[in-house]
Amino acid sequence: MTEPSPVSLLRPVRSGNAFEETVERLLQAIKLGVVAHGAKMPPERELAAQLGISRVTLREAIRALQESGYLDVRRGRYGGAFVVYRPPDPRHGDLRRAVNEMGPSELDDALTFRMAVECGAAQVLADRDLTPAQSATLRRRLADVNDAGPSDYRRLDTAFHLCIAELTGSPLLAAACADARLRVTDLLNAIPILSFNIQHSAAQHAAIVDAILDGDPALARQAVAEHLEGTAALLRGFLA
Amino acid sequence: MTEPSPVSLLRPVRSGNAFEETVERLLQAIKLGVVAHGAKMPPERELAAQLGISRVTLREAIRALQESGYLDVRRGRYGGAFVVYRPPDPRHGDLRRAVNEMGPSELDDALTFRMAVECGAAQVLADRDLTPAQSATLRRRLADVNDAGPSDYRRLDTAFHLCIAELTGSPLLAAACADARLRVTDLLNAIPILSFNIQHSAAQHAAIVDAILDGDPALARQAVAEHLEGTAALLRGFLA
DNA sequence: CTCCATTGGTCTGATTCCAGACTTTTAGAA
DNA sequence: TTCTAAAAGTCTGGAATCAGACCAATGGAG
Repeated sequence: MTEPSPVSLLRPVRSGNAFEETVERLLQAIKLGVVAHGAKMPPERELAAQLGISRVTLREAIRALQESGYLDVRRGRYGGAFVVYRPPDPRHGDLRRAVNEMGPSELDDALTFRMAVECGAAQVLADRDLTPAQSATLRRRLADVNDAGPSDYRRLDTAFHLCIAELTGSPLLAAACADARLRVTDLLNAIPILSFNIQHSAAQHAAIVDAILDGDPALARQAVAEHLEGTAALLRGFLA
Repeated sequence: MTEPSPVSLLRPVRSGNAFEETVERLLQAIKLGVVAHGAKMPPERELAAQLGISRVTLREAIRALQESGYLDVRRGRYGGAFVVYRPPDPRHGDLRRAVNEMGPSELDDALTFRMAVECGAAQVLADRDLTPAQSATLRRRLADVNDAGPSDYRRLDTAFHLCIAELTGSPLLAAACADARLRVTDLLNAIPILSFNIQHSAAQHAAIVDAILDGDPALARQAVAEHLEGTAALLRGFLA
């Protein structure tokens, strides 16, 4: 018998500091467009409860984001924390810089993880009988991306991808896919949105939806794999 | 444009209490056999560092496990925390009880998550060119399970499954698979180990390994799906 | 037998994080 | 104009957690 591998199940229990974690989370929610530009974040008390932290800690995080110009906080009734941030148009060199800010191993980790969980989610969903409402939601998200203007494209693309995981009804899986997406957000945001790429993606998105609605797990998995492989190859190409 | 879904990206930042989380982790490491019966856990200082918590908190967790009879702690040089726990042989009714202790939605979540990440991992791995060493490791783990006695079966089965994720080289993916496995450990431990099931599993394990080594992602994905579907169906059948 | 490296056991002060009560501001409703 | 509800802002005391220094036991090496 061989050593059964010292499985790194003894990985960190807590990711780190609650404050920093919270800032990161909120920032990602903003960058991913979970809360759109101009929209209001949930009230502090509610948000603190959702994030499982105290209001004090949440407020520190919000203040940090306010001071960095991501949020505009207004008090009084109908007040709240409003998203002010707009993703800047990527400029030449941004992508290379973004890719290299992340180490090669970290990039590889993120891309591999994303490939696995998103393919897994698509496969699982294709294996289910979707209710008409679920099918409609999926088609709706697809249409949303296709109708999106440049400023909304990333946000709706994200919503489409996460929608697949969420429709499986598994919070764990949805969280994993959200996490996977998080880890590449900054990179995706640094890729210029070219109409050629959008059309290519649109075709792939359609293929994914078709495979899922047809109940073909193998095809769904393959469609997602091909879709993600494009991005992955592009990013890996920028590694110094 | 539809609401882009209030993606629950605003899920809890911290899983809860550091102490409880740590107890849970160590317990799973013991139940999963990451640290075998009679073996020593890493020294407190080292373990605390790995888990990213303070020694104080770790010690509280260790004491809890000691008082529950899972660990035997000895001081002095060559001392340490030794695993004393042995999984009890499952008795009739244990499985039904275990399944119903977990809510139906939680069970479904865990099974769906596991299906997605393990299929994803196998697919990713099959898409890679494995080094001879990696192929050997995979074959080794397969052989280990096949040679296992009843008392070691679960542990080596776990090692085999996790090995696939770990060979992808993605810590995130490995962690996700470990997490997925954790959530069904208690259930698996309540299933009697029957020679019929073992033989069935052995054939499926072999199919998985073959598909991976052949570099056939579609087949690998399908083989894992079939393997897990068996367990999933069995467990779902016990839902009250 | 003595020494000593390694490991668990204990203590202390600082920091983070929390729960909850209370205050202030604000925009709309009455 | 006044009142009110909903929101952010403030304060306090306590619990959880940490970092690090120090103590105590133990078993092998010399």
